[in-house]
Amino acid sequence: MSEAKPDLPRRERQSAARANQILDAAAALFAERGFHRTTTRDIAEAADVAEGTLYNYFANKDDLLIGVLKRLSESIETISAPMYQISTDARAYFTALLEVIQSVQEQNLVRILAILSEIMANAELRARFYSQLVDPGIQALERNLKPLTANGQIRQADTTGLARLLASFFIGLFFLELLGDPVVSNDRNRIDEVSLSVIFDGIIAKNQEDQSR
Amino acid sequence: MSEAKPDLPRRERQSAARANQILDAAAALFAERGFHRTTTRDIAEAADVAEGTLYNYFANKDDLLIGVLKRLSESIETISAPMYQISTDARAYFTALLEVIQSVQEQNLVRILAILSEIMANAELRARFYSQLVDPGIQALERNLKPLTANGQIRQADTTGLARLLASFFIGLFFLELLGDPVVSNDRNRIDEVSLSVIFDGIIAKNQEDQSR
Amino acid sequence: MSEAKPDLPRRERQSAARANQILDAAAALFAERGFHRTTTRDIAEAADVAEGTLYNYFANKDDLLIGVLKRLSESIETISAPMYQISTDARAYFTALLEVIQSVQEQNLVRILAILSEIMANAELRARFYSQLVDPGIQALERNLKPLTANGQIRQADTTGLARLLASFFIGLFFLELLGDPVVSNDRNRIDEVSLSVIFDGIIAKNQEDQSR
Amino acid sequence: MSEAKPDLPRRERQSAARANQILDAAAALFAERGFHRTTTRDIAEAADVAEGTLYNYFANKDDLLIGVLKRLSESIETISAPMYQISTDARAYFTALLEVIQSVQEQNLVRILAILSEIMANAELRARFYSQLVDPGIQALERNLKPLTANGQIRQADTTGLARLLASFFIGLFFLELLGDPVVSNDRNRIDEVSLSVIFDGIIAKNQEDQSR
DNA sequence: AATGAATGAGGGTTCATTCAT
DNA sequence: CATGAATGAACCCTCATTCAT
Repeated sequence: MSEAKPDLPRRERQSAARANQILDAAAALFAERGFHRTTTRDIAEAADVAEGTLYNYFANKDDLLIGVLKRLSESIETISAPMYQISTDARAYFTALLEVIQSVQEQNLVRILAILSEIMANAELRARFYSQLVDPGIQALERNLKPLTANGQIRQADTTGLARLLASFFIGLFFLELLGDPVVSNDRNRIDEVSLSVIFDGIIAKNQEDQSR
Repeated sequence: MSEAKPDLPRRERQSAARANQILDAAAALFAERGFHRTTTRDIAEAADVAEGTLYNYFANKDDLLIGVLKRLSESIETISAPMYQISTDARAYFTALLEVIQSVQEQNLVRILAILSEIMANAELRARFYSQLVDPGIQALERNLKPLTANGQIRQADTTGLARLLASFFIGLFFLELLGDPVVSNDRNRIDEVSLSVIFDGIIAKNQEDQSR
Repeated sequence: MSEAKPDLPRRERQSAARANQILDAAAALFAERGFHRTTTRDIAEAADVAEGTLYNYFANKDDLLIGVLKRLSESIETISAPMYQISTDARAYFTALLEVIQSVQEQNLVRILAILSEIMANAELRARFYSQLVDPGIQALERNLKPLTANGQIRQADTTGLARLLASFFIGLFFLELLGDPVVSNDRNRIDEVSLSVIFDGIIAKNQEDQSR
Repeated sequence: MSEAKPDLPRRERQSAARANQILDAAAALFAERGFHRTTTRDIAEAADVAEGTLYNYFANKDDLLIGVLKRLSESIETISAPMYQISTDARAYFTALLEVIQSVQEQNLVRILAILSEIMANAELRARFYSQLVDPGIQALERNLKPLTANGQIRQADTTGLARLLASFFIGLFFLELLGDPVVSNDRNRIDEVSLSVIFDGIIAKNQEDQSR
C-alpha cells in the first residue's frame, strides 16, 4: 500500500515515510470501524508512534482523512494513467475500463472504505471526494466516450449522460458488494457477463421492441 | 413524514406519536450532520422533549437508528405495494419502477441519509439495511422481471444478474446525486432518457456491433 | 417477615400492609445489592406497585431505609421482650441471650443487611441505628448483668465495660460471618463452645465457677 | 499517610506519587461521605488534578477502591511485620497485639472507612477484603497462639476458634467506636482493662495465671 | 390513592489536543 | 522531532422525583 517515492533529501524522505505510515494505520482503522469509532490513540498504536507525534504531521484528526483522500487520489491517477491514451475501439475500451476499475478497487479498498465511513457526515470531505475523484473520473470517461461516439461505435450521442450512467452503475455495484450481496460478491463473472450483454445489446428483445414502437 | 395511524387506545396513540416525533427529529439531525456528530441533547431539543424522555422510547442512541430504519422499511413497503401486481408489459413496468423509486427517494430522503451516515461504520446496521431493504427490493425486482423474460419481452435470461445490474444503477445514481453531481441533480430528465435508451437498445451501435463480431 | 397487625380501621390496615409490602421489597433489594445500586424502579417492581406509589407512603428513598430501621427495631423489641424479666442465674441468662441474638439474626437478616449497606455513608442513619438499636441493646445487657454481679455470679464489677465487651464480640462475630469466614459460617458450634468456655472461665467468679461444676 | 518509596526512575516515582495523591484524596472522600456519594469530580478536585487524569491511573471508580485496599494491605503488613517474630510469653504477646491493632487503626482509619462504606454492597470488594486482610490477620493470630497453647500459657486448645473469637471482639470494638458509643470512644482504658481481665482470667491457664500474679 | 410518562441534574467515562520534557 | 501525561469539555445514560390523569 506504500508506493515508492522519488529521491528527496533524506530528512524529507523519512518524514514522508512516517506520514505514510501514519496514514496507512489510520486508513486501516477507519475502514474497519469507522472514523468516529477510531481514536487517535488507536491510530498512534497501530502506527507505532506516540499520540503527540500524529500532530507533528497532521493538523488534527480530520486532516488524517484528507490525507487518506490525497493518497487515494494519487494512487488512482497512477493506475488510470494508461486510460488517457484515447481508444478508438469500443470493445477494447470497455474491457480496459473494467480492468482499471477493478484494479483501483483492489489496491485502494481500505482507503475508499476509510473515506466512505465519514463521507455522509462531513460535507467538506464529500465535496473534496467529488471534486478530486468522482468528477475527474467522470470527465475522463466522457473524454474517452466522445471519439467512440464520433466514429459511430457508440450509438448514444449524449456522452455526458452516458458517462453518468456508467459511473452510477460502477458505484452502485461497489456498494452492493460492500453490503455483502452474495451474487455480486461471489459471482462477479455473472454480473460482468450481464453487464456486457446489456451494454452491447440493451435489455429489451429486438423483435419485441419493434412491435412496441 | 408521519403516516396516519389506525385507532388505538389514547395512551398508545400518544406514545406512538411521541416515538415518531423523536425519530423524525433524530433522522433529520443524523441526515444533516451524521450520527456521531449528533448528540442526544440535540435530538431531545429538536424533538422538544427532555433528554431522559428519549430513553423511555429507545434503549440507546443506536436504537434510534434502528428505529429510523424500521420506519423507512415500513414507508417503502407502503409505497411499493402497487408494484406487487405483476406486470406483463416491459415498458409499463419500467415506467412504474422509475416512479416508485423516485417516490421512495422523495419521501424518505432524510431517513436514508440518516442511515447512510452510519452504515459504513456499523456492521450490524449494514446487515439490517441489506436484509430489510436492499435484498427485498432486489428480490421483488427479480420476481417482476421473470414473467417479462418468460413472455419474451426481455432478452436477458439471467434475471438474477439483471436485477443486480438495475439495482446497482439506481443506487449509484442516488449516490451521484448525493455527491452533488450537477447533471444528475439538475438535469434528471437527461439521465432518464439516456437510461431508457440504454435499457431498450444498449450502448453499442448495431451495425458497428455486427462488424465487430 | 410480616408480623400480624392489631385491628385497625380497614383503610389503615390496608395502608399499613401496602407500606410493609414496599418496605419488605426495599429491604430485600438493599440487602442484596446495596442501597445505591437499588433503584426506586426496582423497588416498585418488586413490590408490585407503580413507582409513584412509593411516594405516597415514603417521603423519599432515604425514608425507606428509616422505615426498614423502624421495622427492625420493632421486631427486635418483640423478640427480646422475654429478656426483660431479670435473671438471677448467669448460666441461664447467657444461654437465653445467645438464643435471642440468634433469633434476631435469623428473623431480621435482610433488614440488618439493608441498613448496613448504607450505614457508613449516612451519618443520620448511623446515629439512628446506634440510638434505636445498639445503645438500647447494650443498656439492656448492662441492666441484666448488674444483678448477676451483685449476687456474686459475675466477678467483673464493671458491668458497663463488660456489656461493651460482650456487644463487641457479638457484633464482630456477625461481621465475620458476613465476610464469609468458613469457620464462623459453617462451624458455629465450635465458636459457641469456645465462647462459652471463655465467658464462664473468664467472667464468672471463681467460687461460683467451682460451684457450678 | 504516604510511605517513603525507594529510588526509582523519576518518571515512575512521579507516577507513583500521583497515584497515591489520587488514592489519598479518594480515600478521604469515601470515608467522609461514602463511595457512592463521592463523585469522580470531587476526587479530582481534592487531588488537584483533572478528572481525566484519574483514568490515567485507575481503570474506573471501582478500581480506586481496590487501590485503597491495596495500600491498606501494604500498610498493615508493614505495621504488623514485628508480630511475625513468635512470642513465647502470653502477656507480652497480647500487649504487643493491642498496640499493633491500635496502630493500624490510627494510621489507616480513613482507608478502612473508605472500604467499609462500600463493603456491604460490593461482593467482590468484600471477598478481597476478607482474603487480603481479615483472613491473613486471623491466620497470623492463630499461628502466634499455637506456641502459647503448646507451652501451656493458654488453656484453650482450639486456637482456630480462639483466633476467631479474638478477631470478632476487635472488629466489634472498632464498629462500636465507629457508631459513636461514648464509653468505647472516650474511655478506652476502661475497655482495655476489662478486656485484659477477661483475656487473662479466661484464656490463660489457671496455674499460669497464678504464676503471673 | 394509584399510575407511569416526563423530567433534567448529575453521574462516570472518553478522547482530541496540548505542551513540558 | 518524539513523547505521553495532563487536560476538561462533552458525551451518553441513569434515576429520584413530580404531576397530570
